[in-house]
Amino acid sequence: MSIGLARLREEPDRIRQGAIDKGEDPAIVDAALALEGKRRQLLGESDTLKAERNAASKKIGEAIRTGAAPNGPEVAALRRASTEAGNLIEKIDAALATAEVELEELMLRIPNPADADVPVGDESANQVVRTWGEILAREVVTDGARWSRRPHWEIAADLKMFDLERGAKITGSGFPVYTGQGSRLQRALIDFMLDIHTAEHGMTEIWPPAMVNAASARGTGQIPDKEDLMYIATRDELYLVPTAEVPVTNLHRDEIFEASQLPVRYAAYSPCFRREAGAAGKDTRGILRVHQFDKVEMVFFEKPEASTEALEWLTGRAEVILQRLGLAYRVLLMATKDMGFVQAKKYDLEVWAPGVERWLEVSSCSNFRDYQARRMAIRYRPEPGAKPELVHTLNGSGLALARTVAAIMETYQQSDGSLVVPEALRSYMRTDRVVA
RNA sequence: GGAGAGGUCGCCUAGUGGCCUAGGGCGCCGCACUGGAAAUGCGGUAUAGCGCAAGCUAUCGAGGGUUCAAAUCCCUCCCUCUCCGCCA
Repeated sequence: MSIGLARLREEPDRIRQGAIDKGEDPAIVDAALALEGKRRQLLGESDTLKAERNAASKKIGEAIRTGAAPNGPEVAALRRASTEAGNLIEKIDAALATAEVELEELMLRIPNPADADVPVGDESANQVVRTWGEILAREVVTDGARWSRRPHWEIAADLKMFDLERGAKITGSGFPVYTGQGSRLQRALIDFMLDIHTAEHGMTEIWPPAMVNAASARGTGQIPDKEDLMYIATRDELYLVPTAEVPVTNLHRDEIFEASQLPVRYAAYSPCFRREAGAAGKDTRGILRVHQFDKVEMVFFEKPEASTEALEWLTGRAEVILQRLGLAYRVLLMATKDMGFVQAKKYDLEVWAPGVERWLEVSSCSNFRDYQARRMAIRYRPEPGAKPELVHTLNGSGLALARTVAAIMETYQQSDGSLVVPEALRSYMRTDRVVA
């Protein structure tokens, strides 16, 4: 259940249109509406019968207490009435349970309607909101000499910064081994990003488990929808996290915040594991698409009225990282059919990698509004003593490492084959240059 | 992994089949008393669903079972604590 039955009843048209805009079948909305009516009817019948049964049982207790024989005719009659109600309840509850399961399945297939300012359409409707930095050309002239920027895997091989072949040997393809200064660069980036998000952006640092249980995987919607994308330890029913979003958002599952606690803003490092099923053959060179990578993720819990602005701020905090690293990037506002099922609004950050001459997605910043919060029952009390309401959740990478590393290598490579360390990372790397 | 003890309302705790519609304490909120406060007194204080409402229903770690009736009895599982074993 993600959209909320009350909202389904109140504004079916908006939800129907939202489904159409995202390329989903709007007929599901009507089917859900019909089932919801049936559910309420059955629930009413069941509740009435339960009230009758409870009253009858109570009478039996009273009768025995006031001296009636427990096996006498008076008690037997009452018992019969209660049993009859009980049998009927059993039948109605079975029908109700079926209706609820079906309804829940339908509700899970209704997407979160996109915000009004999101462009309607597929990939081609995505909007470039802004671009930052100099988009470097592959061909360069330095001191009169022509040379071409190389892709990151060639640089890494020369400077011994990662080793894909040995990664494939010890684990499998798509599991890079970072070595020497490459390994240090990983540490440096994680440290650097967390330092900025905590010290400058005021977020609370989280170091979450890399595996979660089924309830958590269900909470953020990894199962059942995206089960193919995850590595699963079946023996223990644990799931390797595809992003820190999963454990960190689940931190507050089934919890109620006080209004004074919000916003709650986390920055979390975690390794990320993705099977990338069906993606074989795409982006196979280098570290652009791997099964294990590292990422610092930002996760926000906000009051509903603050979430629109929070998404802009969140996106800006991811941009700060790219700016400090001196990497050229652009911000895309994703169109309805390209943004995902659960997002209400989403920005993608793409960094320019001049060696492969491509924009690489390094961050995806989304506002889920109350969709995710409903699924996980994450609420807050607007006023002390008031009825709890759903919070709004947001998250965004800040940033994903592998592609950022590729962009750094390709942006900062020199004609002599060495790598200049971005200024922001020098204190972390304890050097300003990586040489062979 | 083995043995034991537990899991009840925000927290602590009572509760061993029907008077539990879950009692008490702490905390919190309101009111009274006060010049103001403390202390004291009175009242309130979970979540969800359904209903115009009065109210009804569900939830005592989770799920199943026994019963007219389950916090209470039975089964399975999860978690916490103590001790032992193993271990970075």
